[in-house]
Formats: sequence, structure tokens, C-alpha cells
Amino acid sequence: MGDLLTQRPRGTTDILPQDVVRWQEIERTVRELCQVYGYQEIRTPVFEHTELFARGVGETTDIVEKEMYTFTDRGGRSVTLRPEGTAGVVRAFVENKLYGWADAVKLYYIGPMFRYEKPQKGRLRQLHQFGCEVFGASGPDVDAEVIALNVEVLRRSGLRDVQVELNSVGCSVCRPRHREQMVEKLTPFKEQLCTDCQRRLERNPLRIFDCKNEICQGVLMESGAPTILESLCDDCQIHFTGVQALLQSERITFKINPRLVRGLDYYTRTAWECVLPGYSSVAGGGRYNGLVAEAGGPETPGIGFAVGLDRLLMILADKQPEKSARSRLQIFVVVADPTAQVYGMEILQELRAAGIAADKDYLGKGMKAQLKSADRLGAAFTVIVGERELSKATVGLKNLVTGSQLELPRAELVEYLQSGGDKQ
RNA sequence: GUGAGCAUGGCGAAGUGGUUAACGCACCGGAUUGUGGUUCCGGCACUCGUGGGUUCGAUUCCCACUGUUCACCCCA
Repeated sequence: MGDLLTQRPRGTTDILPQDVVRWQEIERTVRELCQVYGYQEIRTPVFEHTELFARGVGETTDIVEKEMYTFTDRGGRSVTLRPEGTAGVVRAFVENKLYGWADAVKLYYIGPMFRYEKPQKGRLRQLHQFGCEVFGASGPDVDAEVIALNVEVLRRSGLRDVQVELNSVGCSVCRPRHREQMVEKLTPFKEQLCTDCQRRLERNPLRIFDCKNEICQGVLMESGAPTILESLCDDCQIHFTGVQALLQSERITFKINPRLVRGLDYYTRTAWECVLPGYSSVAGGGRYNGLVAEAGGPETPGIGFAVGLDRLLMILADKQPEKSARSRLQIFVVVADPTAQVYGMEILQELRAAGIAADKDYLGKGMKAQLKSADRLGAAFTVIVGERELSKATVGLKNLVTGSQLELPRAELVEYLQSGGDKQ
């Protein structure tokens, strides 16, 4: 091993036929749901100019600092494989002037994202996300709807015990104010903080709330540094209250978590995560009212979320480990004698032309082995043709479940099967 | 980036410093003439991730490399 030719790149995965079924299922589920909620699909490039992510996602985020797949193309431009979906959708929104639409713009996407991380359980370098974005509407009703959709996607996919953690991270009015307060309160304790938090204190103090280190959390308490939730401006407070009221009326249970800080810098006001007991978060989102302007568009509010599909499927596989069914084969054509080879292929074509899933052996196996293959492939019936059938223009139709077999004229085979004559 | 574990046939998985590397699954063939799924019989690793070292001798001991898994970090 260790062979570059025969080994996939680290952090990637092959989705084999037996698993693709699950992917198709989940994709169908989200598409249907999006349609019901009035979202339209958008497909943006899998790579963008590096600048878009650096500016959009945030220079100080881990994603931008150390996780991007960035390279220089042959034209000397720096491009980056998208590490998340929102930035590209925002860019497309601006570039294509979708802000010209008279109504709120509701979009969804689904596809691969790339982050240079150390792979582990539920964490890949090429990951897959499904996400929704709403542009041009700033009311709390939108926040509530988007959260509701987020939860519904997970429920419909088969997750029962989804928990929503909710927070508000403020806006361009209250955030800078809060930041100042944090720096002021925490600087005297700087030495006690872990090295990461010392750095955070300078670059993004809000993230200290997210630190798992108990000492840091102790320092936070002791210092009297306010949570962002305690520092919201009036407008943000009103908005947040509105969101909660709407969620309650929609019977979506949530838990307010004042320490919830999302890893992307563009979030404003509402931020949330969907978690399942025992797993890392499977989905998360937030409002990003400044992002469109940041990307060069007109001042436009936005909000969205993303679901980690690989994680979602992993959890589903844990919870419902039943085997995925292979696609159903109806008929396997067994050629009992080489002289009937062409005859068999003609019949195979007739079956397929009639929309009946049919297959045959391609390896020149003997009859016994062909029947074995038919059984293995899950065929309901075999059509057996040999010298005898050829000479009489008939076929043998064997029911693999009951083992019974009958002979009927070739011309009647398709009709017989379609009329449900195969029921016994 | 930090730490720990693991690398044996298509898959799962034993094992030992020394003549033939268990076993299970899968696969292939056979059990009389053109009939599967059950059963029975037989077959299926010049070789134990790569390179080097110790040794009379290593798949088993040591080192390096590579890969992989898990945790931390962070995130979906």
C-alpha cells in the first residue's frame, strides 16, 4: 500500500453503489422539502477566487487561516476550493444582481466542500453540505422559518431527537461594544488564559466563550465579562425576542446558549446549531446581514444554514443500520445452450424495451452458475432459453421464489409479465 | 498543529523468532445428461504496508517512512 495510484487522497471517500442509495434518498428528501418551502436550487462553482473566502468567511477564522485548499492556477490567479457554501452563493447573488428580484430570494445548494483538516470520525476533507440562504428579508419571521426548515430537514431524514441551540451574536452596533468590554475585563487575567484564548483575546474575543478549557471558563466568570447576549443593543434584543416567540408558536423547542459562537465571522444576530446527543453538530446557521455588502453588493440582509450530509448519513447509519437494498432486478436471462445466445439477447432487448429490468451473464458461465448469479442479483424470475426453446420459439419462465416453471411462446412473454401473470 | 492506537488473502479475523500462516464470509469447481437459493466434497496468502537494522533465521524484536483510525483543536 501507500500507493499513490491505488489509494484515494486522505480525507476523501468513495461512495459505493450500495451506499449511493442513501445519498439519493437524502437528496430527494431535501429537494422535496425545499420545493415545499419555496426555495430554488442554485449551483455555483466548486472553486472561487481566494479573496472571496478570505473576506467573506473571515481572515481570523480557522477555515481561512489553515484549512483552505488554495492553489495558483495556470493564469497566476489564486483560487480556492470552496470550504463552505454561503460565500459562493452570496457572490452569485451579487454578480447576477438577484437583488433585483421584487421578493425575498430563497436559494438552496447541495454539493461538495473542501477543508484541509485532519480526518476523523464524521470529518472529511471533501465533505458534502446541503444549505439554504434567504436574501433581502430581515424580520424575525424569516429566522424562525429558516430554523424550522433546518430542523425539518433533519427530522424528515430520520433524526428524532434534534436539539436546537440558539444564540444572538449581535450586530455592527453591539458587537464592537461588547468586544471592547471583553478586552477590558479580560486583559487583567490574560496570563491565566490558555494560549489559544490569549490569541483570541486579541483577534476575536467572542470565541473565548467557545473554549473548552475549564480555567478559561472560570476566568470568564470571575472577570465579569458579559456574554454577547447580555450586551445586545435594543434592536437586536427585540429581534431575538421575536425569533424566540415565533419558534415557540411553531412548537420548535430550543435551548438558549449564550456561549454559542459560530466559527465563521460573518454572522450577525441569530445563530444556531442543531445537535444530537453524543454527536458533534450536524447543522448550523445564522444571519449575516453585512455579508452581501461586504461582497460588493447593496446592503442586503441574509440568513442561512448548512447541514453536514456526511455526518447526517453517518448518524442515520448508526441509528438504522439495516442494509440498503440494491436496485431490483426482475428478470435474468439464462442461456442454456450457446446456440441460443443470439435468441437470448433478442429477448433481453425486448424485455428492456418494455421497461422491465433485465440482465444476463457476461462471463460465459455454465447454466448452473447463471442461475446462481440470477439468485445472487435478486432476480424474481429467470427466462431460460436453449436449443429446445429456440426451435419452438418459446421461453422457459422460472419463478425463483417458488421454483415453478412454465413454458410460453416468446411472443407472449412481455405481455404475460406486464399483465401481472407473474404474480404466482 | 498536538497526542494515542493499528497495518496479515476480496472482506472480517487468529497467530508464532525457525519445516505446510488458523478460522469465518465471499468467490470458483464438483456431487451423471439443460435448473438456482439448503447440504456435502474440493479449491483459493512463493506471503503477513514500504525500506532498513538485530539475528544462523523474522510476518512475529528495533528504527524510519507511508497509510489509516480515534481524541484534542476547530467545524458540518
